[in-house]
Amino acid sequence: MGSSSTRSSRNASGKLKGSALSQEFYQRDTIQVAQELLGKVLVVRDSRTGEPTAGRIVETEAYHGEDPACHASRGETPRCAIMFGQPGIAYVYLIYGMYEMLNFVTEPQGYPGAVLIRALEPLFGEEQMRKRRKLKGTPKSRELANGPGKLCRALGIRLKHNGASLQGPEILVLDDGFGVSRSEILASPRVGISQAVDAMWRFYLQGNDHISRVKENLRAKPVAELGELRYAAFGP
DNA sequence: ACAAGGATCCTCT
DNA sequence: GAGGATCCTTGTT
Repeated sequence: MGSSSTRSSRNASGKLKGSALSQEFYQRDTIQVAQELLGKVLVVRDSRTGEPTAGRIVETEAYHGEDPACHASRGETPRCAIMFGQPGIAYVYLIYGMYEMLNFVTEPQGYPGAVLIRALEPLFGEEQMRKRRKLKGTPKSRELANGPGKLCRALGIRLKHNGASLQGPEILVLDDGFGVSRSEILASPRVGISQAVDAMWRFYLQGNDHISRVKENLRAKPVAELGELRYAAFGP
């Protein structure tokens, strides 16, 4: 119980390795994918230099077509069109005029869904992340990517990444063998939304230092105690 | 063509 | 804990 915070997240060599998640991984129930993405490694290569930065995914949120908080719930628009297409693609949009949000498209083609990536534990390229974040003083590792806007800044994710593959070359999601058991995953309400505010569709690794610090943490429960977190959680 | 608002973050009190 | 930054997307004239 609660061992995830002390377990090493780095490969012994300090290099990035692992196998890319397949399109089939993403082509499933959004809530399932959101949970299983915890512990996976996100690598982004700089558009100009090719230099990689990477981090372990420690916090996600699920958004799907029957969910009023999902951009796609009121039909296809130019912004959210990518969510109706193939799974395994990045959906990137801008919020509050300043912050990019990175999502992974889920579900079979034609049914919209996406997982918002909310926090990362930096694994590679921390110095580059510090430069991009432009924070005062000497930010701690946990401050670099503990929020959805922050992690996009740290990794250099921009609107132009909308529609990019998650199997490279610019964006790559890896399974490096870091195991996450169901008992380590907490579920809570999602952050910053005004619809379906009670649905427990935010997921994070229990005890991890790199998650976002939000009031929703207080309402978190182990996923194992919640049973099926299906779309039925939310009525007509 | 325009107005309103948003799946956020930072700084300062 | 409050307020401002900042601009794209959307729905409406």
